[in-house]
Amino acid sequence: MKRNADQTRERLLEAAHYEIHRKGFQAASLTDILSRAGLTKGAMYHHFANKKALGYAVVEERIKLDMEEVLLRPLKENVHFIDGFHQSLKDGSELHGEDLVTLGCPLNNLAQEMSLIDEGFRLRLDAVFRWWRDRMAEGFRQAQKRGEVRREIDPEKTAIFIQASMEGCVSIAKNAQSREIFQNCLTSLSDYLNTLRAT
Amino acid sequence: MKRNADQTRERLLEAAHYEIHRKGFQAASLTDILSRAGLTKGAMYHHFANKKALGYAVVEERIKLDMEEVLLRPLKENVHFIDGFHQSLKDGSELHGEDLVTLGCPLNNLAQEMSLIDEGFRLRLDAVFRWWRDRMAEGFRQAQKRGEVRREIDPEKTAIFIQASMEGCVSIAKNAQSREIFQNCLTSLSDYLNTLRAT
Amino acid sequence: MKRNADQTRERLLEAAHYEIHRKGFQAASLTDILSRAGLTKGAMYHHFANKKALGYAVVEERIKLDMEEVLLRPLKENVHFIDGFHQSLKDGSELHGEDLVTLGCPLNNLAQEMSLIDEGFRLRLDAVFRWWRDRMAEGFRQAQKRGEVRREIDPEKTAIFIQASMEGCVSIAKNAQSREIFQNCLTSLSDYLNTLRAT
Amino acid sequence: MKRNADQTRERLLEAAHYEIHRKGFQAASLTDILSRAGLTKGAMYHHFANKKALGYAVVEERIKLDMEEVLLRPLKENVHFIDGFHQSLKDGSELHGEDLVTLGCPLNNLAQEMSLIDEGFRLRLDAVFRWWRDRMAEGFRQAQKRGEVRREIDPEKTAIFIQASMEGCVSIAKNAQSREIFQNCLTSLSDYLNTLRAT
DNA sequence: ACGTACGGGACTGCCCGTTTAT
DNA sequence: ATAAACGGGCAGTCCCGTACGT
Repeated sequence: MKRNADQTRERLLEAAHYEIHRKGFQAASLTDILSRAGLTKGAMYHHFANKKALGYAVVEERIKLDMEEVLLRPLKENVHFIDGFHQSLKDGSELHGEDLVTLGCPLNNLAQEMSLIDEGFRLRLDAVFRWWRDRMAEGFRQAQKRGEVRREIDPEKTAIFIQASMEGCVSIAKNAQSREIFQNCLTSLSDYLNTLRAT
Repeated sequence: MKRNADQTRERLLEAAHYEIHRKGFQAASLTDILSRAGLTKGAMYHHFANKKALGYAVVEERIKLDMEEVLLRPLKENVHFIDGFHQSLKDGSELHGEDLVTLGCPLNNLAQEMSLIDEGFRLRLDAVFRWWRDRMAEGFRQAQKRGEVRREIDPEKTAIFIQASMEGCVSIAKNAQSREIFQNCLTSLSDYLNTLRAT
Repeated sequence: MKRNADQTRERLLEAAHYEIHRKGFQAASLTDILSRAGLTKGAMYHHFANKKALGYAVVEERIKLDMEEVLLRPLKENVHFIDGFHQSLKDGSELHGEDLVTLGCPLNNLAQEMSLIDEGFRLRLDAVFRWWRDRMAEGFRQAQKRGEVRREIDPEKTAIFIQASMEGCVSIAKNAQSREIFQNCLTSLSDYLNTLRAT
Repeated sequence: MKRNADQTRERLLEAAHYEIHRKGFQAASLTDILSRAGLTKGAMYHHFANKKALGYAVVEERIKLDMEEVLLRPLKENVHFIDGFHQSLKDGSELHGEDLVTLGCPLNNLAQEMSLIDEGFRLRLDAVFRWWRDRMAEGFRQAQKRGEVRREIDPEKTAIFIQASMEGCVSIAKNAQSREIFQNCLTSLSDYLNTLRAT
């Protein structure tokens, strides 16, 4: 048996991410996470101070990367910003739609469950939300400069609203466990995006 | 004493609602709920089969009523639908904004936490969501007939999107614990609503 | 299932006594004690604050009684004190000899293991030792008055020495796991006792 | 560097002896022993197979030597056996009395704690006990030949009883944490020894 | 209709001994 | 010989639910 510390850590994060995404942080038992990772308490205790520290690491090292992947497209500069956004939504829906509808968004799930109970989670999750909003707002600003998006819209406010709508769509669809509702919600979101185009 | 029994039940629901709203269903301990209600286990298990049954009752008898209150305005017929909606958002923000930002939406909080874990919660919460969407969609249909809203929009899809956006705004604001973000998000939502007006 | 609190407590003490006598306090796991008692953590936690409190109770409510039983004989007044003592040693050896040799004396075992580590154990165990010594010294004093025992011996010192010898015999025999050594040691002790007779 | 390796081993034994004497074998943690020795796990596992092997070595290479030191006097042949014994008790009490009362006898402590749980300890400890008894019995035999001790006493049985009494005195005194009790017990033991003198 | 003592169960955190890589 | 990494087991905690009184 090879003892690779980094690999062990990764396996822990992976298993924790999996269980937390499905059951939430509180309902995800260490026992389940550990048995999924094929490890024991000793390994876990060596790499993380406690369950919360493991949860924090999942946010910072896994969920954040998940979000980055999803959000690359609309920022490509050689394509019209709004078109890129449409494509990004379509891609996201096709690639991750199944999980999003059945399990919800890892980021938002955790935020809803934990941000009121634990400030450590709230801050880390908020950092990801803010990073995402800032990237989006910057995209809008660039697009305004290129004349692709209407000048009068406020990039920050618009970014917030889009973020809220996206998370909202996933939330509502997840609770309904309905792919149809998810698609309908995204369609309306696309309609909204079109209202932002420069005329 | 029939009256006393009913009162006891109400106090239980009230206390449970309070604790669940603040800590989530799982983290809300029966002990805390009971001590808040000034009652003991015996009373609780006389009125409810178990903790989950109490939670279900909170959804059906409290949270649903909360939502009804909030959503009366846009359905008043003597006022333009979109204007009514704007006013409703403004009123809701002023009346419940503080709690929405600090604690989040009771309905959405529970949905995020419990719908994946417990089907009983999911169905009851989804019923409230659907009821809300249906009222909204019906409002749009009526408004279309009155010529207040553009004919080409789909009432159901639009209702879904608005619902998603509203919940999303609360979610994002809650995680940021920022009233400013909440207001900015609502502003953008209002802007969106205006794009639905018949020209 | 009858829930009898006192009975539950007794079962806990019984099982704890059994396990502690065999493995010592530290090596006796709560899990084993509980499974032997046919109970779970909840029952234990309800009756005792923690493992130590259970151990204390075993000392005060079980081991002390064990000792009392063993030490009745030499105090009967209608028989010569030294003769009674001989008989008591013989009886004790016959009744409890097996366990004493294989498992040792519950009182002394615990004293050796715990008195240095935990003051709470030391004080409770010392109380039993003192109680035992005082009874014995008193017996000697009475016997002196009756002219059965030599006047010049010091009752307290003699009691200490006899107590030490008895515990020592059990200790040595236990470590050798030898009934023969136990008997030989008791024989010498009897010889010593005879040197105390009034001439 | 052969010398260094030996030194390391000695430091390990020394530190282990110290910790085990104070806390018992089970409660003595390797971590504490190692930090006291100024060494690390690796060093320990280079010299000993595991914690138990270290404990065994402490018995065989340290505790046994401790006992030898204490028991030299009564075997000197140019002095009356009983007188030598008295002197030995007095010396032992003066030299090691403090530690004996506060910490107990290393040999007996370990025996009480471990002999029931681990046969390896029991055998090694018993070997020391037997060696000690055999030397004492031999001393009695020689003394009988020299006419210093009564002919009718059984050297083996008497050795057992004295051993038991000595360990018993230390045990009782340790649990009482009382030097006075220790002295009183030894005084009675001395009285007993005098009954063995040849008349 | 409600209070209270009691009991079952699950989970985290902790510590310790040990092994592997270096 | 070191130190990082790992396996395992146990105590303590907390919470839900039940059984009785009253």
